[in-house]
Amino acid sequence: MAGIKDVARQAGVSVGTVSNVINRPEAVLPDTRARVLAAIEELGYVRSESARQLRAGRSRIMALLVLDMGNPFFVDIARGAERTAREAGLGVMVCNSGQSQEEEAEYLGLFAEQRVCGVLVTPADATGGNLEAFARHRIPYVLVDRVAASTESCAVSVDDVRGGTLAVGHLVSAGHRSVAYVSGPGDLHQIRDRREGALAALAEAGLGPEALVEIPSDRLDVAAGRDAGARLLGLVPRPTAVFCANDLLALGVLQSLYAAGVRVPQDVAIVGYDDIEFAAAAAVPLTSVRQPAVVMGRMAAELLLEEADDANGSHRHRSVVLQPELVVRASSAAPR
Amino acid sequence: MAGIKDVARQAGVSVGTVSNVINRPEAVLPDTRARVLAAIEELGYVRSESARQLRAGRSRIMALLVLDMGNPFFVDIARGAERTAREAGLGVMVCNSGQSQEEEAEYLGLFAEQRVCGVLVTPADATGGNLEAFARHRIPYVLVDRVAASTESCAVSVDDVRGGTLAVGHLVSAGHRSVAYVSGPGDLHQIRDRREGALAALAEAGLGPEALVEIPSDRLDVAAGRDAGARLLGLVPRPTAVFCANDLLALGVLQSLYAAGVRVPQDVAIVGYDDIEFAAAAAVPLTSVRQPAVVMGRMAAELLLEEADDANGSHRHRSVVLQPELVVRASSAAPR
DNA sequence: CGAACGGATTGAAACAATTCAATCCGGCGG
DNA sequence: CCGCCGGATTGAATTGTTTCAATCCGTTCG
Repeated sequence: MAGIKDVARQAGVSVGTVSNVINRPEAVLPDTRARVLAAIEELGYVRSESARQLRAGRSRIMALLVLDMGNPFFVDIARGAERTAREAGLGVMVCNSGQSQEEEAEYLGLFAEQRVCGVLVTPADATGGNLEAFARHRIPYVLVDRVAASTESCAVSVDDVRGGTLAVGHLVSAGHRSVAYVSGPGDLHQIRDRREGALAALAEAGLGPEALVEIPSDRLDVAAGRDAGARLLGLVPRPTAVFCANDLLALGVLQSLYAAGVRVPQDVAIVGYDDIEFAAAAAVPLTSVRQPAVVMGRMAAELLLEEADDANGSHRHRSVVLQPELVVRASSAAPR
Repeated sequence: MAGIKDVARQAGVSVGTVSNVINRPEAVLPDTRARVLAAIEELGYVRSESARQLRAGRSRIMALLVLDMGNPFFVDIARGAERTAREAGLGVMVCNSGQSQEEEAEYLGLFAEQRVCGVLVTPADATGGNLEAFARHRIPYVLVDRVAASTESCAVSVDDVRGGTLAVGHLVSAGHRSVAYVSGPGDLHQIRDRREGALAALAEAGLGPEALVEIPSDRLDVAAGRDAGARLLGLVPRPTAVFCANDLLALGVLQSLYAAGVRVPQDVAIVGYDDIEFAAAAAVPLTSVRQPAVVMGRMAAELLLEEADDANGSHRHRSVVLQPELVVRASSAAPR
């Protein structure tokens, strides 16, 4: 494959001039430039990103490590991040940790080797042990959908306590007195905050924590939701409402209930979380807590760029907290 | 940041030995190895992927360029490809062309600069002009969800003509005599093949092409489906069934009809394509043509690896065609 | 007329790894 | 005792780019 030297020889100039034609064309005389461009075209020259990376010390790629791209919520985050990254001339490498700390650690190692210019990450656990280790590499990172545990990094999150309160407050005010909470892995901050918000809403209505029946789940997809739905059906007495930690779970629960002939919302009301596009198209359109996912991706990428481009050390870590919004649809209503 | 030389100095060995410790540990005496590993740990050394890439001539990243990650169908393809790639110790860089040829060209250029070891691509157009240009770089690529136009590359596809026939054959045999086809960009092969299959199914039932009413759409997402649904409502006479080029469109159409009080399937039957996870969870569970997306991703990655690892030129390009499968649910039924 | 200037171009250093021919060294056979 | 063998280690070459001090050359100013 032709290199810059071949181009230089072909055009009868030095390698420095070829480099200038590519990177600062205005600094080269028009006819020299034309000669070089002709040589580039003729030889089919493509500059090697690895060589320039080597020189620059870092790549022009931003990493995005999310829990699961099967969840449209994360796809939206990716969209937002990608847009910002491209505006800055950067590529985005999207990876799934699948909520596994081992995968997460492996990917973070990969990112360090790649000398990515930064990482946007939704940590797979609350403690963030992997990130603590990662911080040694001096590669900037921004927490996404998670509040910063320390002042070591920027973070963009949505107020999950408020989201939980919105969801369960809505159910309580519709008359429900016993609410199931289909949660996810307990080490996920989001899950805990939403529970806390739910409990706060119950407390406000004079209900104790026993009014929230937790149905744990180790994953956060539709299949896990179906499982949870089956378990919900076995509960006696059965709660009249379900708050799901995300929409995928909610859709799974909905399918389960539907299959068992339990009517939604007449028999059981459901509220999801994220307001993914498919929530509105569900069997019974899903009431959900909308998160500004695209904005979150954008902001996270912007914070990362600010930190990465910060030459004079003036960057101060910031935590941005966005507000969720309740979207009421058919799946939630008063109990019988 | 510490380099291999720093490690060598710290451990009192040469750089060659450090390299051996990392890449061929068995070729180094245990105590030397231990000393080097200690130095690596102490200095927090992380090897530079760009430097090794530069030497190796190509990166250990496989690119995947799809139309839209917002479509769960492509997410499944990505899952399959990712699994295979990781088994081979490769990373995957997932990108969206958004059906735009400009974006596609831009990304292909990026991949060439990155010297990726190969590209899995769902071309944004039928002619594949971008790929023709890309072939100059001698970077292997595999067409995904598309038959090979030439013998220049491998390809993995699903028999879309058969898929169209399955879908419309099902509708016709249920008694429908006029079917709308909510299509997508006309330069997409998949769209054309599905139409062809649809026409074949109609012909088999003695119906001419006028029985297929095309409702074109320039995108393939839920919003476009809602638009198409609105246009469908305006047709007189209104077809009694709709075949949608993918499930996102079908969900959009479903929402539109639902909002207008048109009952599915009593007034209008709907058949989608892809059988994404959300199709089963829709307002009216969607009849759809299932594509083996994960398998397609896996096979495409395998073909790519075979071509990329082929040192002695023994690789022969292959086209794999997988079979779709009709999944009947509530959204399709006999007309009134 | 010489010096200073400025724009275009050059060429070598630096980046961080891998690789391989050369070297070193201890043990063994002749 | 010498030479050879083989495994461990070394150190220099190589990869393709960017950058920057140095050079070159034509112009203008004093």
